[in-house]
Amino acid sequence: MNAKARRRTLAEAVNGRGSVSVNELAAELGCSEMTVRRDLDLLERDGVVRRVHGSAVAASLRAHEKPYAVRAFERTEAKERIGIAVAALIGDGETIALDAGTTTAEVGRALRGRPVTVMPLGIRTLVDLAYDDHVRLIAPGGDVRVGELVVTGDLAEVAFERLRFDTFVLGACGIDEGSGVTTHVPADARVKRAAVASCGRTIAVADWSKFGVVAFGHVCSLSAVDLLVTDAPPSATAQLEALGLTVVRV
Amino acid sequence: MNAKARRRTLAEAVNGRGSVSVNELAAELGCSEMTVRRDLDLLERDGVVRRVHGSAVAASLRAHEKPYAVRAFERTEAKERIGIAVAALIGDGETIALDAGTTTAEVGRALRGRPVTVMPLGIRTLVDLAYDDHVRLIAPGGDVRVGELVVTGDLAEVAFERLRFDTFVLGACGIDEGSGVTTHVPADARVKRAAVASCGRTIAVADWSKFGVVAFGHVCSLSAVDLLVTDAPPSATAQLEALGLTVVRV
DNA sequence: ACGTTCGATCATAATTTCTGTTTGTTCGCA
DNA sequence: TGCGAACAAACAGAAATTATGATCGAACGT
Repeated sequence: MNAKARRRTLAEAVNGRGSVSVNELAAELGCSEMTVRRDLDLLERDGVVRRVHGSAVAASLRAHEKPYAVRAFERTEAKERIGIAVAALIGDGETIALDAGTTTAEVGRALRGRPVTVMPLGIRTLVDLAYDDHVRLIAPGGDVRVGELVVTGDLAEVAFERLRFDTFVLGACGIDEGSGVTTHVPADARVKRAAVASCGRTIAVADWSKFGVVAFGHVCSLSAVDLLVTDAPPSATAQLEALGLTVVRV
Repeated sequence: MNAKARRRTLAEAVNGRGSVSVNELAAELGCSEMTVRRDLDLLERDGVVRRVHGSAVAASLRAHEKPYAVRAFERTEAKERIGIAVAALIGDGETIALDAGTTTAEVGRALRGRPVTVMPLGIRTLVDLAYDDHVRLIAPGGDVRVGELVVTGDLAEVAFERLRFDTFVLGACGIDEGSGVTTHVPADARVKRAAVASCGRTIAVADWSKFGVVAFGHVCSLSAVDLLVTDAPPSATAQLEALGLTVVRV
């Protein structure tokens, strides 16, 4: 399990400092340069860093959205708690549309073994739940965006025309008092908007790091959200609650 | 790699003889009973065998459709050849609907790296192609049938209303002169029929073992198929060719 | 109630994955 | 074009993972 920890340290060093040389990394981690190179190759394949001759640079220097593999390592504990809390809010027999993303993936995990109907917008969660005997799974149609493995487009919206889910679990790239819920990719925003409009209630999930962030694509205003589940402290959620939003803190 | 071989032998012994006791299997395979039990547990989880106290019985004694894990080990070499042949029939830039099944899964594998648009009806192939940079992937909507991981239902048919694929690669449980193309699950037959009707051309794939088989659900007559790719010998395909079906032998 | 089968646990064995060294090649810079 | 650093491939030893068989108390079926 040391290899994983090392790669994580490595990713943090590179993305934290922007650019670090291979021999520098090897010295810091106390391993050979060959190992660093191999690790960097792996991380590059996952889009976490970028290689240049002699060193590695952060992949997300100016990127709007960090790659999934990067986000999957961030704030994992908070996301897990949020996932469990959302699952607790969902009753047996409910039908649920589950947004794509690292936080909603935790919701999917927490729903395993529950007698519910789930349509995940992310392929990863679809596969996660595929072998579960209790969950009734519905696949969403649509274009699969590589990397994220999220479905978008016309076909994805059709599902929300045809099916009326009880609950939509909405993931967000940004939650802001003024701009409401936003996401990096406008095409995703379209699908999310269709979901919010079609589903009975919308539960938004967002860890604290999303607060005050305004991303490119606007999804909906906060008034369209019925419930926000987050790990943010009272001081951060007070403003939102003042706007009438119900907040569940984990 | 010995463990896999042993499990395969074990599966063949059980499914071949219908029922074998644990100690008998342990003696035959030259390993401990504990190992046999563990193997049987794994095979049972995959639906290959069924456990009873003291022995294992074939899971598919009277089952209409063998589980995916069983079929995946059968006639693999023929399926692979068929997959490559079908991929060769498909031009760059084409849009393809890809049926679920073990044979069509090979077609998907053979399409990796090709600049084509693919919508696989099976989740396994969807995931197989998910990390391919060249293939443009479209996910089909619909209910996910556990075990097979194939999508069915209304939503799956919607995709064929909205999108016009150049080619449908049709997998079959049975190919028969009189009954045409048949499949075990009627719900699947509905989707396949919608696909045949919507796509520009239909390429059917079927290894020799499917010949003369008539399954429960009727998909279409042979006249609806433009091309049949198979490993069957000329003697087996002569009748079909006499009916006007174009056959590609691999 | 009896003998058999089972599943959990553990120590050992087999296998896979990981890692550092070596070697020769490629790359970037002057 | 030539130099030094960075690189990739190959290999061998190390580390981690997985598979295996033995043992024992519990569960099972007759």
